[in-house]
Amino acid sequence: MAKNKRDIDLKVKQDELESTAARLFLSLGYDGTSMSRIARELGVAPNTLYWYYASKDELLVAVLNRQMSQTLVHLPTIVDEPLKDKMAWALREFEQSRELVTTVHARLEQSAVIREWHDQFHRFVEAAVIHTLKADGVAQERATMLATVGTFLVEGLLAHPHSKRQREAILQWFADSALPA
Amino acid sequence: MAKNKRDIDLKVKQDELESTAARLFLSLGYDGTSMSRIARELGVAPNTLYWYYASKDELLVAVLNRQMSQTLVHLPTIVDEPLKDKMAWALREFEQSRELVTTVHARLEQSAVIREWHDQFHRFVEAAVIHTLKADGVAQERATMLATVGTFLVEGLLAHPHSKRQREAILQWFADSALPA
DNA sequence: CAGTTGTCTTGTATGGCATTCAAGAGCAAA
DNA sequence: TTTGCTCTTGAATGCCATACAAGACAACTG
Repeated sequence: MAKNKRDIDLKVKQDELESTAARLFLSLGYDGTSMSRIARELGVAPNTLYWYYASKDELLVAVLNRQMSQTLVHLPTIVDEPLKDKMAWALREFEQSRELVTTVHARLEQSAVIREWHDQFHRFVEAAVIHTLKADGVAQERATMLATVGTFLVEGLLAHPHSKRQREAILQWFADSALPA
Repeated sequence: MAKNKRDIDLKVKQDELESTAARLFLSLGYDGTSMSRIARELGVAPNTLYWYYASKDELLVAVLNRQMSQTLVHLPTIVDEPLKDKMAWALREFEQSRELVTTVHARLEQSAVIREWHDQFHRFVEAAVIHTLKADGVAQERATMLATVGTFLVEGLLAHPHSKRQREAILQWFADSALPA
């Protein structure tokens, strides 16, 4: 009982912490957000954060998982849509986390925690895309390649500013080339 | 004369500086390489570097231009090769600067100097690719879109580890889809 | 109730970082 | 010899992520 109460408090506190961290990471960037800044925003001492997370990178992973699970909630909305719409949806979903996408890539070499998260994330996404493509009659091997390409296109569009028309043209072309009528 | 002599010395010193910085950036990463470390390697005081470059980002830009001009030397080798081979060549050229590609993207938001370099770089590359595609009979608008896609694919391949087969498959598919027989 | 234990918070410190500033060294021009 | 320019430095500033040991407080135990 009491143990349970504590666990609830822990979750609540973590949630508060992660939502503040998420807000700052998204607005100021990962490098632009110091642990002290997050702590100040929460009204606690900077080192308090280290009781909850072993490092800033681990806090980032927590934030990433948070964003992810939020996105997964919206996932059922588009499972039945065509490929192009699915990609457009992914872009809209990740657009607010744009900053974090490049941050993750930049920290891959330096942080094992981030690397693990990144690899797992890609495995998940690619599996999902491959599944979709195979349902559309694409052969396994080709589907694997196309999933990678689709991922690169989404990442590229997230990393570089572009117009609606550009996005539209790229997604349309990819969908057409991937699934010839 | 004397002025000239001095200018020569300046260039020599800058070259020494940038080649050391390049070596360290490429082996330890941008974040993993401190200004002090570069200075130590050169046997000078850390703040000496600031007489030559206003900031670490400006030093990075100098290094990037260095790598670029080195690559441009090899460019004539492949101007007459087909699209797929050109992309494979670009991948080989930039592979050693892999680290720096993500670094540039990560620092885009924080550094105006980097942003300028990045934008200029993309304009240059896309213009070159568009030119090639148009020579193959692709219409302007379509060529523009394909150039962006090609860039995203190269960046994606640089950022993510992959097998020779994967690379081969992606490049082949892209070339086929871009230039239907 | 008193005492122990575990959870959470903090003060304080460390070593690193990019960068700044004012003072100097060395050499060229006047 | 003096002036001025280019280059180098010592010393400092204000950040940063993080470590450690001591404390506050509540929950559990006897």
